[in-house]
Amino acid sequence: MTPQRTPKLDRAQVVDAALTLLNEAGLDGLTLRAIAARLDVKAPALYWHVKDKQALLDEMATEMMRRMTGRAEEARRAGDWRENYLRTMRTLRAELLRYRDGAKVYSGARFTDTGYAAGLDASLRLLVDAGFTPAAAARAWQTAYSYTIGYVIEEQAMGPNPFDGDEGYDLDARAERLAAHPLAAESGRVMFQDFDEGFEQGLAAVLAGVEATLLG
Amino acid sequence: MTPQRTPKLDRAQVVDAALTLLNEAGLDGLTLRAIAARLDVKAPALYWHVKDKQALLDEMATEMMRRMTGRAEEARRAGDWRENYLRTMRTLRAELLRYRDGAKVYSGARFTDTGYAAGLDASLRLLVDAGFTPAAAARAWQTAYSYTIGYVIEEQAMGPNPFDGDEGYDLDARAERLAAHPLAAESGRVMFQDFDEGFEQGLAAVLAGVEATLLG
DNA sequence: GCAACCTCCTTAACGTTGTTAAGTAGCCGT
DNA sequence: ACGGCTACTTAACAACGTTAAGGAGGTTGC
Repeated sequence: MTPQRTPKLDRAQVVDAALTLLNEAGLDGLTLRAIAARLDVKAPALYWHVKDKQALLDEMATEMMRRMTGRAEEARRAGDWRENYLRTMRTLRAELLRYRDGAKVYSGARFTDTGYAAGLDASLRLLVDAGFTPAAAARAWQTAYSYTIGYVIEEQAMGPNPFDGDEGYDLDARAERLAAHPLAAESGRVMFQDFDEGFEQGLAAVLAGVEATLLG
Repeated sequence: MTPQRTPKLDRAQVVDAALTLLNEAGLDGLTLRAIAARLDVKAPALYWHVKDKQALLDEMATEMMRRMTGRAEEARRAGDWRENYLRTMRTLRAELLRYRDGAKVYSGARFTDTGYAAGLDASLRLLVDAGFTPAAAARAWQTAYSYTIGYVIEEQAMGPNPFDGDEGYDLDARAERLAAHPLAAESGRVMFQDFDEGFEQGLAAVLAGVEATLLG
């Protein structure tokens, strides 16, 4: 089938197929054999294009990063460092949410190229121009970055899964189990229900705190 | 060897052996056969005490949480919500750092009991007593929690590994690669070098921001 | 124009993993 | 003494990542 005329496979196609499969099958279903099948190829063929599975995961994370910085570029026209800071983190979250287990794949990997550097540099420059020292700018960026990664990891672990039908954690059952601790019980509904709003409130807090404690 | 007289294995011993092995072999080396060997038992025996590997991982995360809330209890005598907030997150980080890949194991799991609820409830009560609404208290807690999880995941992925000899990311090499983007290059030294100080600065920012934006 | 060569894939296989099925030694109540 | 529960063993399975060996097809050297 599809007796292709010398059009060969390349690394980008492998990574793309892997990202597509990630959404359909999740991290558990992301096997080399399944990726290969999607490309009409047998599993060992992938080793011609990729050193091993970890390298493929690194490549997937790098591709996610590239798509993210592409979108962030547009957002940077905002000029104001606050707008840029918020938008960059929103874009990061949105990109991680585009893939099932996206935050897990992303956070476990090391980038294979330096495509992120230009965007990072531009973001940091906005902070420095606003009065942050270079070190404080790095801390400010790292703080929101850590918050966003942690938030999305929790969100993807506990929230409803948009890719299959998983409705997520049963909040009523949780509230019942914790009946003896009313504040803890109620907190579940706040934390696990409206993830968009939760992210925004936390991000706003991080921004305000960074401004108050790290800006000269 | 060790022909033990009816002293049987129980779930707690399995979890304990798994946590010990996690530090020696990492998440990759955490196999059921290796855990079983450490208990002088064959792998299928573990299935008598634990449903499957995911349940074991959940149990490990729950045990980490229990040890954490044990230590946090003492810290809560501080009375002041700010002190408690900071101490709880420091304790969370310290506990995650006690295990190799601790943050990954922890963040991927769902707790198997509600032992955390009392401590969570007490922490939230301090916030509510200080003027937070219950919902704002939950958000304040969630924000620092997400930050801490995200920070430690990054820290354990990139930092020097205290369990084996891994010196971590080569910062000079990174700086060289990013020479065209000086702020980005310099930021690596800030973000990946003194993790204790980085955590404290970010946490201080989160606290300040939460106070400014979420407290009535 | 034929042989050597490189590229990119296949078939076959290995060791390891999580997991299940089936059997078995010791204890317990009757 | 005996059936039954508890807690394990041995054996085996399918699936995984990965390696080794080989082969089809185009390109190059002479």
